[in-house]
Amino acid sequence: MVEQASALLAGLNPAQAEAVETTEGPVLVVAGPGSGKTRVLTHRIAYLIEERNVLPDQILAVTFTNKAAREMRARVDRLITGGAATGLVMGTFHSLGVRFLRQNPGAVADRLGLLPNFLIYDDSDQLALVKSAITAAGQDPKQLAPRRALSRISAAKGQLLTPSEAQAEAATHDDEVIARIYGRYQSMLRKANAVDFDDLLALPIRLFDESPGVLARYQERYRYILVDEYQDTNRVQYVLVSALSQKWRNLFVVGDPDQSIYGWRQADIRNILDFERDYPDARRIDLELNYRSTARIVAVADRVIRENSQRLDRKLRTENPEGSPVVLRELSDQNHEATFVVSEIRRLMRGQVSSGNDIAVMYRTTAQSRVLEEAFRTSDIPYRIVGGVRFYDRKEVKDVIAVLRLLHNPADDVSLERLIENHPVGRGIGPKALDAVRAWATERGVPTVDGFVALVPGSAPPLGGDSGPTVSGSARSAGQRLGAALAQLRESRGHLTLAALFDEVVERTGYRSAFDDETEEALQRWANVLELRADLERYDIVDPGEALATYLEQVALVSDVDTMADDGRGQVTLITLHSAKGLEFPVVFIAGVEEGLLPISRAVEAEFHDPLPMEEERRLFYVGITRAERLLYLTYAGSRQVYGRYQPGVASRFLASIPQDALQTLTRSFGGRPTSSRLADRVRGDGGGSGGGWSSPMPESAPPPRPEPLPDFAVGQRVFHAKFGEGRIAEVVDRPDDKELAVEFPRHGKKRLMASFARLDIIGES
DNA sequence: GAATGCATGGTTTTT
DNA sequence: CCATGCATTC
Repeated sequence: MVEQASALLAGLNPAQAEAVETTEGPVLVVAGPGSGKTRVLTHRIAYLIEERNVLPDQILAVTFTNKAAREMRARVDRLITGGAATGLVMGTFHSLGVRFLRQNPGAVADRLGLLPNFLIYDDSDQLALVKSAITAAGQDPKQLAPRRALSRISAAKGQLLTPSEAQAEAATHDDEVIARIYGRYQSMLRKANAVDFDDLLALPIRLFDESPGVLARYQERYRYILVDEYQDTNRVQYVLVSALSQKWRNLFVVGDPDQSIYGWRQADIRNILDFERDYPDARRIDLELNYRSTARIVAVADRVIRENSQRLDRKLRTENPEGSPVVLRELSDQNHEATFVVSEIRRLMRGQVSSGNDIAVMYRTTAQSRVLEEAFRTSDIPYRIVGGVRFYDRKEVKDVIAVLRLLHNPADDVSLERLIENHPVGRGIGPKALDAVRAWATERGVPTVDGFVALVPGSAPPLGGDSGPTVSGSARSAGQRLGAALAQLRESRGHLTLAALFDEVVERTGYRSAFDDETEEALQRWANVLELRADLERYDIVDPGEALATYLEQVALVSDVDTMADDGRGQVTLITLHSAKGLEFPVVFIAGVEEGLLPISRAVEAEFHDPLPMEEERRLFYVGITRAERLLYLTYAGSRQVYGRYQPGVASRFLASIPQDALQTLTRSFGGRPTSSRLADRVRGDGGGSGGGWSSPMPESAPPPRPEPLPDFAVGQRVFHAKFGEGRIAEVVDRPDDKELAVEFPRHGKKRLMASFARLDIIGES
């Protein structure tokens, strides 16, 4: 009897279908860029549910960003009959870690000493804490950079070392000092009832060790586990996944060693390279056929990555048309580079590229975004920046959130200090007064805030009968003012919506009045604060008892890519190469392809004793190249401002791997004397896209390449579009090399789309 | 204890 | 260049 092929396998190539159908046992999918791995993941989940009768809540899928999780869930929902896959657990490792901790409040309190209202400390909180830890350990924060200490601590946590284990393993005096600071840091963190990002991964493992019953429950439940971007997992994530999948062993990991770019975050490429050794019965499936990019782009990417020694030998393939050459352009400095990018984008948008959504500008360091943004701001092209300063990282926003955090978790001393330093209500309270109150509170085992509350006349002392901390004169009245404000806010917390609580906070802490002078700048900053209020309003629908907790968790875990909102105006995306992983755009610019930038100077310096950072830089370049579907531009500047000084720029060594015949080189100096014409260029000013005597970078006659073999679209089919959602094909018109479709979308009306560009998924007939 | 002015040094990438 | 941190002064 021939088994009826599932509709979920239709349109998949044999390797993709195999990855979907091999549901039992460990599977490693080595997926090259653009090889349809998201498709495989979503179809596999849908296949498990539809064809193997697996309940959605028996499936666990781990993604790299929350955005990827959201999109994947939406796609799975579309693929399965009868609506949403409720109960399907999908998220990042970190959000999963929180979930495990939240779901077991009893064991977490007993075994890990964390109360249910624990907070997640972000980067700057951690930095503040580690700084105190350095001082507390008798070191000087100026001698030992807190940043460095933090990254060493993070590395230790990433190997699941406790402070005492780190102490035992210390080989040098330096290691020993760090281990001591780590110990201080960790106990301060626990005292603040807070966790850091590393804890979100390490604490669940400790929880599982201490309470095997808890682990057994999860092992029993998650029969099928899928992990995306497996090449970027670290040791702790590996242990977590191994533990969870032990019972059923249906572990499905997808990754590409050539796209491993988080080595600095302890990502361990061996997790993927050694998978077959860890699971000898594993099936390995290679997805090598690229559907995303033109043959030229694929060839360039392949040549660039082949130079690395730390990789599996494989060759990228595509059946796509050749496409246009990759454009390489030298500009005289970073300003001209930015102007070139903007004017070239304007030119493209007058012609074949209809929307800024189809274009991304990528760069190595966030600092580069400033000049680029400036050029976009003075143009009429809409843009958005992913990365840089997050909304929640703005000072004004953090100041207000600090108060909310303190109300949620009174033990949060980092937020208390922030409140005292930045809000008017904290004026008059200096280090001496704070120390006195903290000592008083510590003695009684209560949070420091309670010490301030205890200063208020008439407040019931929490313990014993004393009259609160001994603080003198002016500091005493200031402390009383703070204590009274906090006591009142605590009262309000329970029965107000978050937006109303916000109003109360900015009023009682005097924060609002700090913006009373009506300078342009004060108004702008106050506008940012109000933006936070609008954000809080969205939580008015959440149960008031839960709203604050939910909000604070969301603030801690959202990344920039997650909030990469599309405002419908067709914005060009400005993004770091790291954040761009997993994304794709018809047109990609990579700016600053220079020595010292890409590869970054640190990798150049390390090269002599450690070649790995340089190989990671190359992979980063590879990731950038492979984001492009149709057009790729590479630019570098002959001179670039660094710390306010101009420094000569030299074309990146990575460019030497690109075959000349794949390139359209629009530069005089590349290959010869790289920077000789620098000064002359600057004086002449070759900012404009068509100025300066350069030939047109892209012939208008270039045929639009087809990124993917077109499915057989037919009138009546139900299709899914990333932006417009579900729709029905009303008309199909044959075009050379393409099809023009008229699709009826319930919410957006009828749209005419080119099949090659719209990337529609067929989700059913009629 | 707070405001002002000067020095210093920092940029890799992020959940 | 800029942000942060420290010393000086009030």
